[in-house]
This record gives sequence, structure tokens and C-alpha cells, in this order.
Amino acid sequence: MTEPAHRGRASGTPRRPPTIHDVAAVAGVSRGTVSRVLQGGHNVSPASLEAVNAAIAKLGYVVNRAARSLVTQRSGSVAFLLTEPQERFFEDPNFTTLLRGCTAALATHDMPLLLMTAGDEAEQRRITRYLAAGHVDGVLLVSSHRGNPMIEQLREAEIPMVCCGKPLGQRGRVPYVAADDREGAKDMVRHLVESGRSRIATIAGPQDTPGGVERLYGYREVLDEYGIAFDERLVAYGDYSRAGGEEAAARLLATAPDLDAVFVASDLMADGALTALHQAGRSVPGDVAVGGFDDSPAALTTRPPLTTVRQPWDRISSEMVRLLLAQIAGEAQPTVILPTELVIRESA
Amino acid sequence: MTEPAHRGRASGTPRRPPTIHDVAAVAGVSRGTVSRVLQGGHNVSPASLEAVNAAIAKLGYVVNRAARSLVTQRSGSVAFLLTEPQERFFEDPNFTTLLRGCTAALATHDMPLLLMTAGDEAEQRRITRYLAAGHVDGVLLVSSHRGNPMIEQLREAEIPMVCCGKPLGQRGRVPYVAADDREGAKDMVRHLVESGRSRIATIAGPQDTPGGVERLYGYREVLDEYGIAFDERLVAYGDYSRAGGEEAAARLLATAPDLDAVFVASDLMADGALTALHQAGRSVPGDVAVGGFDDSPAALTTRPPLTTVRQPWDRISSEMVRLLLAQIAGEAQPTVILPTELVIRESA
DNA sequence: CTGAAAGCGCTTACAG
DNA sequence: CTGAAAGCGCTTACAG
Repeated sequence: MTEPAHRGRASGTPRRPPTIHDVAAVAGVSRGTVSRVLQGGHNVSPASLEAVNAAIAKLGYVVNRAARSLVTQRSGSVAFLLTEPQERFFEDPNFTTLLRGCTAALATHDMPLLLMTAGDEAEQRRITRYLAAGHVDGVLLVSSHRGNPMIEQLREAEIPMVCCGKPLGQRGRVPYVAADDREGAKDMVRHLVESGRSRIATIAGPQDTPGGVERLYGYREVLDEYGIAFDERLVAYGDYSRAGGEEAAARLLATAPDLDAVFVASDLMADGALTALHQAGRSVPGDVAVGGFDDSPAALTTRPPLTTVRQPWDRISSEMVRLLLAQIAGEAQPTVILPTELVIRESA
Repeated sequence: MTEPAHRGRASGTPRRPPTIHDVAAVAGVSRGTVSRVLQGGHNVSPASLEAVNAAIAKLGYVVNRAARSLVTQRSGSVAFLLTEPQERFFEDPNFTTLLRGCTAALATHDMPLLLMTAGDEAEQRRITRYLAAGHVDGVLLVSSHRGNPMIEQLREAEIPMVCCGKPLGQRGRVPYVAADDREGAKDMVRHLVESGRSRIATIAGPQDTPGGVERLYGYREVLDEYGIAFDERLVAYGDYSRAGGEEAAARLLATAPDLDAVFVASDLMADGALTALHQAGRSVPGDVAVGGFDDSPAALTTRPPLTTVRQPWDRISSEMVRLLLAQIAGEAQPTVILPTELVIRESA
């Protein structure tokens, strides 16, 4: 058996990892055969296969991805792109759960995740350029607000992409993965009605986000179902933040002091609403039942713990990765809507 | 002026971005000259420089990083590596702040960040292999617990690396960036003493983490400073979690019911301690002063808001990136210890 | 200051 | 099933 050609490595010289050439020499085959083994071992004799694998193990060979990328025109990596201002994103526990899930799902395929945040327009341009240049094979896009210009640009560049949540105001069809916001909201509001509440208010999210729109639709639909008249005074809007929820609840208390339940479109806002209710001297759930949305960690630390709607983040992330990889492989994939789950705790 | 050679692009054929060859053709120079412009424009005549830049703009040329990497043996990217079990990491607001800061600092240098999490041993092996193969130019390592095997392996592979927080139990010197835990703790305990507290307890972090050890040292040193005898009954340990802080506080209340202050080694644990104190009927800061550590978002939502020690996360992340890039450039860089800041609110 | 040429480490038709 | 060879898009001495 031939020893691998030792590359010179004077002290100070950075060590060079073994190449396919070294593996071929040790295994006694051509580089083409080594490459075929790397590609799955088709059209390779058992003897060659074994020799190559032994050589790979012996040398600790790892493929040079840059070289592979250069010929395959694939990077073997995927971008996780945030188009929200960063602060917001990193404060939202939903999003960190999503990031964690996507990293894990991609690791399964030995694909690294590039984290990119496009907070302002200059960054959006820089990143669009980067992505359009083919530095990644696809993009996992998180953008909750309507009219994101990057989506259109990425589509024009024909970069495989899947969004988290339905992208609002998009002409073309962009595949996405989302929880069933409307059904989730309906489950919650039905629960409120069935438990005897009659003056049910809602704190909706921003109306340029899919969750803001859909959860409000769900609320209205259940009211219709039960023949309850819709009352504008029972609707307030928040920005998904704690402070926003607190202010919205205070407004509701002023316009509709007789409310006996509030469906809040996020747990963070629900936490804020709890504070406002508390300050107004209303007990929860005695005087007012409160339902949240997300089942975020915050839902467990509020007093009382929040009854809420669980979003299946683990599945959302794994489905996003699945759709993206399929798209990269050239298979068109339909959008996926995942069911939510009503989690009953103490607040409603 | 010569038009760029249009590459055939039948419908369905993926579009190929322009290459250095196209730029050279449009600019009327050789590919070598285009490359020189890309490298900074040294040894290039003003006329050529201008022609090349115009061609680049006209074609929307972006360098192919895979091709560049192949020859430079540099990837132009950096890994952000987590060796903690993922769940913990993503729950800790300090860490998400760190991740955000590093992404932003690297973006400045047009370097993407690869997010990798090595939760178990299999993942550690896979990732060590990946990194040792030279797929990144350096590693930003977050690992708070003693005796992380990856650090040693990465050192052996001679991969540039900087840790967040002092890596405990490392033979060789690994450069790191950290807040001055001990001084921060001393500031807090001094504040407690100066405000008239005499039975000052502490809830320390795990003793296999630098923050756990150093903050406890700081506590003891200030006691010595003031000639206060150290009392073991005034020390409890937690795991940096809310629940851990609550349990530790309950234990302290049992062993030292006369305590009038607690220095807690993290805000999350302090939040838990507040709950325990509350349940025991102690008022804060009336009966017991509580000091935290981190100045995390949670410090603002506790009741009362937490007096705490701010860690300079923005600077920690930018310094980590600075050290790493210098190391990649071949310049040895010393460890950096950053000052903390006492933030006085209502709890102490 | 500039061009021609070698070479980075792979993959992939193409012959055989 | 296998090897020889071309080529992916760059960078970098080397001459001039």
C-alpha cells in the first residue's frame, strides 16, 4: 500500500488537510473513483469502495466544500434571514425557538445555517446581493410585516425560499409554513363563550401581519357562529409587545368597562393586559377571563398562568427546512398550514 | 466597447451570474487586472481601475466565494459555536444579545456567521470535523462550563478561536472576552453594605462556570474588606434558572432567617428569589434587599425592578469579533476583560 | 502597471 | 466499473 504523499509542513506553515488526491493514492485508485464514492458509491466495485473508505478513515479526509461548490454550483448552505429590526426579533421567544429548530433540522442534512439580519435598507441591499450571487442554496425567510421588498427581489433572482408565516401583499406565490392562526383563535374564543362569557373583547395584533389579521377574523367568525353582535368598542390593537398589550387593555377598559373576557393575540400582550386589569382592580379569571396566543415561556410565569394557543414551532421549523430542501432539489412544494392546540391553564 | 458574452440561458436553465471573465471583457483588460481591482486596486492604473469598476457595476458582478476560497484557502466566514445544550442557550437573553452583536459586527466585514450547536457528543464530533476541515476561518465559542473537550480539539487543529467568558480548566491559553465578574460582584456587595445591610447572603451560580466562581469571590472579598465574618449559612447555589433561584432563596430563608440582603449571581435567579421572598412574607427592599447580575430584560419586569450589574454585551460581542479577525490575520491578541456597571433600581 | 499561465480541490461526461 | 481529462471561477507569482 502506498503511503500518502506527505505535504511539507515546516513549523509555522498552516497544515493542509488531505485531499481527494491523497485518498486516491492511499486507496490505489483514481481520483474519479474516490469522487464517485463520495457521491454515494454508485458504479464502484465493492473492492474499490472498501479501499477508498479505509483511506478516508485513515487520513481523516473531509471534502473541501469550496472546491465542490465551484463545480456543482451549490453552496451546501442555507441562509436564515431576518428582515425585521433585529431587536424585536431577538426578544421574541417564538423566533429563537424557530432559529433553534431550523439549525437542528439543517444539521441533520449536514448543512450549515448562515444567520443574516437585514435591519435597514442598506443591509437589505447588501444581503440581497450576497444571496443573489448564489452564496447559499436557499433562504428561510422570517418577515411578518406586509410588503417586504426583499421577498420580491429574491423571487426575481430565482432563489429557493420559504417564508415563516404567510407573506402579506405578495403578488407571486411564495411557499410558506404557518400555524393555523384563524382556527387557533376560533378555538380560544369558543372556549371563552362556552365557559359563559358574553362580553368578549379582543386585543388584536398589527393589521399588516398575518397573525394580526387572521386571529381577528377568527374572533369575528366565532361571534357570528354564536349570534353575538360584533361591537367595535370591544376591539383594540397592539404591537405584540407587553407595553402595547397593557395600553390596549386600558383602552378597552375605558370604552367597554363591562367586558368579561379578552382574547389577546399574543402571550406577551396578554401579560401586559394582565397588568392593566390588575391595576384596574379586576380579578382574573374571576371578573375577566384572559386568553393568549403562542404558548410562549411567558405564559407560565404570569399570574395566573395563561390559557393560550400553542403554535407548533418545532414542526414549523422542520417543515420549513423540508420545503426548502425539496425546492432546492427542484421539486415544487405546496404551502403548509399546521394545526394549533388550545392549552387551558388558569387565566380563562 | 465589447458587450459581455451572453451565456446561453434557455428557459429552465438556472441563470449564471457574471464572472471575472465577463468583467474583463467589458472592461477591456485581463482577468488578472480585474482580480487586482477586487483585491484593493493596488498596482492598477487609474484608467483600468475605472473601467473595471464600471464593468462590475454594469454587470452586477459579485465575486464567487467558492472559487476565491479554493485558492486563498480561506472561507471568509466564521462559526458561532454553542456547546451548551441548546435549550439553555436560547432561553438566556444574554446569549441572544451576544449572537445578535456578533452577527452585526461580522456583517461590517461582510463575513457571514454560521450558527452551530453541539448539544451532544455526536454533534461535537461532527462539528469538530467540519471546523477542522477548514470550512470556516475561525470560531466564536460560547461554552460556560468547565472542561469542554471541543476547545482542546479546536486548539489542536490550530483553528483561530475566541471564547466568551474565561474557559475553565484549559491548559493552554485560549483568548477570551469577558466582563469583569469579580469587580461587578464587589460593586454590588459594597452597595449592599453601604446601604446599611449587615446579614448579606448570596445565591451563587454553578461552581464550574467562571461567573459562578468569580462572583462568589467578589462577595467574599468585600466581606473581608469590611471585616464581616464569612458565614456559610449565608451561601446557596443555583443553576442560573428562575426555579433554581427560588429554591436557593427558600433554603437561605431556612438556614439564615435573619438575612437582610441577598446578592444573586443572575437576574433570572433573582427573579426566582423575589418569588420565594414574597411567599415568605418578606418585603423587598424593606425587609430584604436583592441585587441581581446581568441587567437582562427580566430586571425591568420584576417587582420591584432589580438593582443589578450590567454586563457590556455589545462590547463583548464586538471585542470577540475584533480579536478573532486579528487572530485570523495572524496577529496574536490578548484576552480582554471589560468593566461592568452597577445599575441601581428599586430592589436594593 | 499588465497579461499569460499555473493551480486551488473537486465533479462529471467521455471512452473504454 | 474505471481512468484521463476538462473545467468550475478565482488568485498570484512570474515575466515583461
